[in-house]
Amino acid sequence: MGFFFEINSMNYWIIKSEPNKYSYTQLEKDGRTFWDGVRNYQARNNLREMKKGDLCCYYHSNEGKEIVGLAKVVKESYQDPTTEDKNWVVVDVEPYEKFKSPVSLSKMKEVKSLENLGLIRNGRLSVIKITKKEFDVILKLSAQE
DNA sequence: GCCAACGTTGGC
DNA sequence: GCCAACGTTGGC
Repeated sequence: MGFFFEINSMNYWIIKSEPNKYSYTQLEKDGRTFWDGVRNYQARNNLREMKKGDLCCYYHSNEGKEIVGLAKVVKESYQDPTTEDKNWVVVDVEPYEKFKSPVSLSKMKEVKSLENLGLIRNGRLSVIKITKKEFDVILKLSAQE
């Protein structure tokens, strides 16, 4: 029964990183990392809401401007170890799946069903909640050439 | 490098 | 509690 609860409570996210700071390739090399450096309350609240097993679209900002793959939340939020400030938290993520074809921002802007995507509506937020529908559309795009 | 969009800070 | 000033992010 808990099984169904897990499925229903699952959330989907977009997390952003500049590839020259921490790329998806680096995450694959490391095998696991804590998602630090979030200093925005809205993004922080999203981090707190993340549950183990949630999937995150990994977006490369500035360079690439595309979602390159998926990461999985493997540990829920805890104090950001890089600061004493109790306001900030991290989660642990692992690489989950690298996309065959990355999904570019320009592509997503073209897609009608993604017009309300948080990434497009508020480009500055670094941790974005998305719907299952949006997630599915992105996955579909990643399977295309 | 520019600038729009947004968040934060601090004076009143 | 308002709002001007400032800082940051990130697309272009």
